[in-house]
Amino acid sequence: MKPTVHDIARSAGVSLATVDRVLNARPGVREGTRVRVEEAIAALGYVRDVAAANLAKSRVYPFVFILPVNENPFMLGLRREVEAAIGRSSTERTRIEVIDVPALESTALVAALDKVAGGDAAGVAFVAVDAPDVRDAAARVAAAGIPMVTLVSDLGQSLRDHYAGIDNIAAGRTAATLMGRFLGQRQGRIVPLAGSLMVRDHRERLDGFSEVMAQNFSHLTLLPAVEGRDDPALVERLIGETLRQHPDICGIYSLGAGNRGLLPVLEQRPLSPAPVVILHELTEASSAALVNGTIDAVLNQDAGHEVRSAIRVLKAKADGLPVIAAQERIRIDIFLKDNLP
Amino acid sequence: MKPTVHDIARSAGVSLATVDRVLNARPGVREGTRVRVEEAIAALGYVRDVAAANLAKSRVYPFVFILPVNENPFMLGLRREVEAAIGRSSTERTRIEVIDVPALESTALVAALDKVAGGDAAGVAFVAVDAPDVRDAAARVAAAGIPMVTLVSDLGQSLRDHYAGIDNIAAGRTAATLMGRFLGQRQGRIVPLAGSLMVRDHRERLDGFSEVMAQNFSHLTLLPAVEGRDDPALVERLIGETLRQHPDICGIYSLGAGNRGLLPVLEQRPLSPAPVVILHELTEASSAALVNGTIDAVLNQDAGHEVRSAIRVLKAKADGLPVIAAQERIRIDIFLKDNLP
DNA sequence: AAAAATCTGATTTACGTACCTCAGCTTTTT
DNA sequence: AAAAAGCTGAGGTACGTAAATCAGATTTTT
Repeated sequence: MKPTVHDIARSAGVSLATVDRVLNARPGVREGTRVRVEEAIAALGYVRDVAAANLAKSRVYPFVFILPVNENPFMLGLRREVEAAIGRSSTERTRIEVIDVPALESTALVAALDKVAGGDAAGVAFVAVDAPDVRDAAARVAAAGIPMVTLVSDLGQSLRDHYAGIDNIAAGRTAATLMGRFLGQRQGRIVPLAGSLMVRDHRERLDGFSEVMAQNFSHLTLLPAVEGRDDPALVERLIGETLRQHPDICGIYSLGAGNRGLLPVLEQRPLSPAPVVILHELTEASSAALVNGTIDAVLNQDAGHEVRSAIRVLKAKADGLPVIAAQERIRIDIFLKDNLP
Repeated sequence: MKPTVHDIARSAGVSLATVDRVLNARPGVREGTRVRVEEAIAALGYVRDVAAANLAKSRVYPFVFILPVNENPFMLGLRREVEAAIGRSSTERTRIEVIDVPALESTALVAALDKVAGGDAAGVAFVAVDAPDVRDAAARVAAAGIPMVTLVSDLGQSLRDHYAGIDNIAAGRTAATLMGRFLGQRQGRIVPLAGSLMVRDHRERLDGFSEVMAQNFSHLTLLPAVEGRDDPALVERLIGETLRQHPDICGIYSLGAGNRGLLPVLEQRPLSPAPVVILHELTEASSAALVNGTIDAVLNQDAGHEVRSAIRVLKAKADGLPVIAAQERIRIDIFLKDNLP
């Protein structure tokens, strides 16, 4: 039978009230008594019944999600998943507030973080912009004792409690290996298509990609990254130009959210021989392109997993509980036309 | 504010006891009253607070896991994950009993299922052997109203409530596409290495693999599967023979648990040119082989996810609650040397 | 040594649900 | 019309924890 507070009280020879004071770090317990109670807790292997405690406290976890306003499919999907989590609020005892901030911009994000730091949130999740002022704001949130996880894009270590996103360097390396292996003996140029290299996740993907390309596939030439700002029209123009300029392009790695600009170009003016194309983010469009052979592989991160993981981790941190690390690792999903969900 | 039983009682103009009778399908409520209460429940959007209910019931979920006795790394890992779940029993309100049965054999499994059908378990998870007598036993478990999920290897649809495992046909197809793409222009023979084609998951992987090979890579010749019974010594002998017999082997797909026999052969007598090797199951050995280049890709299913998912689903079924389908989909993990965990 | 401050114990209520008993009512059966 | 059966309400206790109040004990300060 699981020990309860009553067992501890009996075992330590104190009253329930004293056990409660020790457990919840309330004042009014002499040092010696506190030690006795703590020993009893350790000896009996007591663990608080979180469900009962939450019931007694009528606890809800007030969480804040700070999301960039961004109409690309991935961010829209992320937002949808946060909304789905809001829909589960009553059963999960959460109250989730969403703060919208302009994308790729730090001042609004800093303001939002400072609002959180001054508020009563039990935790905050945000898509980080990796800038010094954001790091400072994060430090203030941490100083306020509010658990904090970064979502999708990370912030230089140690400030946040957890990162709910993929390892983007590994993703870039994986894309490079797939690209190189799929190309086999073929020679030519590879063009990476990014949104903006100011964003940490894009930069890391490109770094990983470039590194493996240089190291293992030096017969292929890596062009400088095309920065399409995730803007379909701009991407379409830039990629069109690049393809005209370099007729020997044999590989395209779209590491951002520029697929809506890229896919039409590939479908309307197919190159021959077809280049190997590897994309990030599984959407209806990229899924269809996989099936019809326009593209060769899609790397993906599951926004639903990220949101659910962020909430689980925030809850655990708020309660001072450990997390199952393996469960919270966000994996890089690799999709070929054969293993689409 | 979330509505409670008190709100329903007030709204329906009945007492708490009657609400309780309706909610828990206890007798003693007139049809008309029952309808009134149900309407109030629907109108207020009441959902039972599972945590409070479990507290009141002092509920524990008695689950049974039926696991094959099998010393291969994947099954050992699966067992470890079940034990980890047992370690979390007190916080998760579960009581997990493990029943060991001989691998690949149905009579003991049938006996175990019948024991479950006659017992008081709130759910059962088992690694299915796809045989008629197992299906019959599963039907008896279902008839006893006990939620049931298959783990790792499935049983012909409709009998179980859920399957916590990967789509093995898709896994085979994925392996084939990777193999074909990695080989590029190379010609030669491909040898599949299975444990036993009597097991549904192995059979399905081979089916998916063969199909894509025939369809998209007809310049490659697929040899009949070597059945190594997941026995290292046997695998080593059979694979050695096959490689000697066919010097033009350019691809190996190990779809079972025969890696402990296969890897030593590849490492001690490297072929030249090196064949493309794709394995199932990420272990220390396969991970090391990926890093040193002996093999090219590993397909994996995460045993921890499968066990946790099985428990979540069993709990939900026991409580008559919906599951988040996307959360419970077990994904095929593809590992290259670049995205190892 | 008295007063004040601090510590501790006992007890109670609450959270939302389950489940039990008992009394009183209504309907059905004889 | 009386007896039996079925339905409903009222009220209680319980689950494990939180949190509050109050009284009594101990220590510290004056």
